[in-house]
Amino acid sequence: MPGDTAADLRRFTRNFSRAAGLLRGKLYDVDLSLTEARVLFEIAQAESVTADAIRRMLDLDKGYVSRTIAALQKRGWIARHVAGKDRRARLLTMTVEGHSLFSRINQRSTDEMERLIAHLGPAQRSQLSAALSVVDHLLMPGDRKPAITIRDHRVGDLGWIVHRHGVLYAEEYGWNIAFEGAVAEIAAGFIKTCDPSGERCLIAEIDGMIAGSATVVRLDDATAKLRIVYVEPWARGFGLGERLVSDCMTFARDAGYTSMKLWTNDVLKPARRLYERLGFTLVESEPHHSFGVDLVGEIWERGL
Amino acid sequence: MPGDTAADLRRFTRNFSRAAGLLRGKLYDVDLSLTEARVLFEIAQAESVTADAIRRMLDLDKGYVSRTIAALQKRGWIARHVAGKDRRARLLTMTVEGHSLFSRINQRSTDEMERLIAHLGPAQRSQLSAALSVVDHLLMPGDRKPAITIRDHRVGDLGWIVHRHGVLYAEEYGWNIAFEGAVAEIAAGFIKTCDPSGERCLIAEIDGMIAGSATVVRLDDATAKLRIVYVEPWARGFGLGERLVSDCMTFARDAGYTSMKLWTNDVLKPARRLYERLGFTLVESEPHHSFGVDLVGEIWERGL
DNA sequence: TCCATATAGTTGCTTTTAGCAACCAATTGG
DNA sequence: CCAATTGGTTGCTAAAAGCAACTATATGGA
Repeated sequence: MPGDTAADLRRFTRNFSRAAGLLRGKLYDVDLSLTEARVLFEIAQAESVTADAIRRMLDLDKGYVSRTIAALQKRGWIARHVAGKDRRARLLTMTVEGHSLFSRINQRSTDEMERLIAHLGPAQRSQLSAALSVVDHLLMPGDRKPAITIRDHRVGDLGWIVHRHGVLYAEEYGWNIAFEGAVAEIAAGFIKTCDPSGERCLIAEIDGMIAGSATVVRLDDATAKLRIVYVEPWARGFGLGERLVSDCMTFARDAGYTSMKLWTNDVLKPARRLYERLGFTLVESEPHHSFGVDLVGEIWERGL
Repeated sequence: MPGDTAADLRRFTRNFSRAAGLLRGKLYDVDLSLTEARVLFEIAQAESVTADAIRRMLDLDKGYVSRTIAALQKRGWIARHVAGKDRRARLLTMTVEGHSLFSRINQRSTDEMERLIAHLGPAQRSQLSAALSVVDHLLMPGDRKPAITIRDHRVGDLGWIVHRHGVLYAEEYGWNIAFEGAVAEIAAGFIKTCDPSGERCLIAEIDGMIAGSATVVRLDDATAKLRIVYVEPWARGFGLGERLVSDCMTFARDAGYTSMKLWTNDVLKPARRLYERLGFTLVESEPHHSFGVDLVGEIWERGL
């Protein structure tokens, strides 16, 4: 019972804000209030933005924003130009001094973070980065468009795939640990006998987090076999599955195979739809009892 | 190249505080300033605390704290008693109304967090919890004593173990992916043929995160074999390895084995020290080339 | 076309938040 | 037993931030 995630998050928020010094009101080097710094940040980020946009983004009173902006301008960090179109609005841009100040603040802030993680070794740092990215994604989806990459597997990926298959299929379909064992066997076999000229494991990443995978292995000289295709629930809807499988098909075609087969089960509806869409056809179907449940295994195939 | 962790942390801090609404000055349900809420929180946590302690914890002006406390008392949420010993200091305690208010605030805050994660499924939630816990541990070590538990494996654990072995041994010793394959094979075998009366996989958790594991399998009727023992770098120094292995020894003894063997490599110094400490002796040693490096394999044994 | 309404921004005024400094009262260490 | 320290209170002030009234421009119908 790992407990309630909302409560975890609340506890984390409290600890984290204390640790990261979020509640400190001043940047103690530069004479800027927190709000001034936030406004400056928005201007720096947006490159060119109106006061009202800042008001909306930071949820502040417009009078206060107006004054803050006036102060920043007076100190020479930002400039106001009347926008060509709407002569009420002023576009805010940073001056050279503003940029220099901003990068100084950035540097100082990064230094402070560096101090916070000074005691961590490189392995722990990358663990931290990964964890931050996980939290980031789960908490703020769609904040920015996700960077999708497809790459070859590397150390750790196959184990991760085994782990995720075990967990996901248990959650979604109630399969027992035998399925995880089966995937582990496939992974072990793939690592041991992988022939890069005709076999390959592709990993899809979204912003550095593994979001899915697909593997091609040799069945015989003419036939490639597609195995352990999956997409994380949080990564569905980006067309990742399609991309992974079609990349596998391209690889298989280039490797000289003339057809591709795969084994799946009838309960995996989204997967079946995917294969249908990509031109696979059901060639064989047989009931079996595996992974603690009754299933109908299916073999699908298509020419390359 | 995942880039600079300090910068990641900074970016995260900014996004997170916006998402979690940390910069909002008010609890908008109750008429409490953020500082009042923090003071109330400290009093609720500590059960009985002095104003000066709060001042130190929250790093506030003592005059301000004094006024804040007076206001909280006036509103009937806290009470001040002169402590028996020092008649200057007043111990602050919550009243019944204070507790009720506090739990209402807590509830609301948890609700808000719940809203933040409303779109997440159970798998993602546990992923989030785990990631938060990682960040928590890495950033605020020793804040509170970690809750260590040892439990049997469940779905997903073996895959996780494969993953972590692959990554850790690559990082720490430069072993290649063949090692991950070997662990995957062990995991697959364990799942397939595990006999619970004489075989077992123990998982150590620290605050719900997997921190290490150890597995006992049957070598022959008299001999148990210890396999894939590991402890996460961030979890070292808690005596976890010792606890895992000695739990395995206890299990093996109870299962009727009379001795325990294990295979390791001479480069794994901390592991060797652990086995020595627990009464194992080196019985065999042989050079081999595996996992991309030259190694000396060792078999250790002890009676049970 | 023109006017009611909305929007971007400014300014005067006020409240809230928080710190400083002087102070009182109890405590403690020579 | 008294000087220095500590826990806490209070008066005063400064900064932070919101409210409301205002100007100037823009816009969407009748």
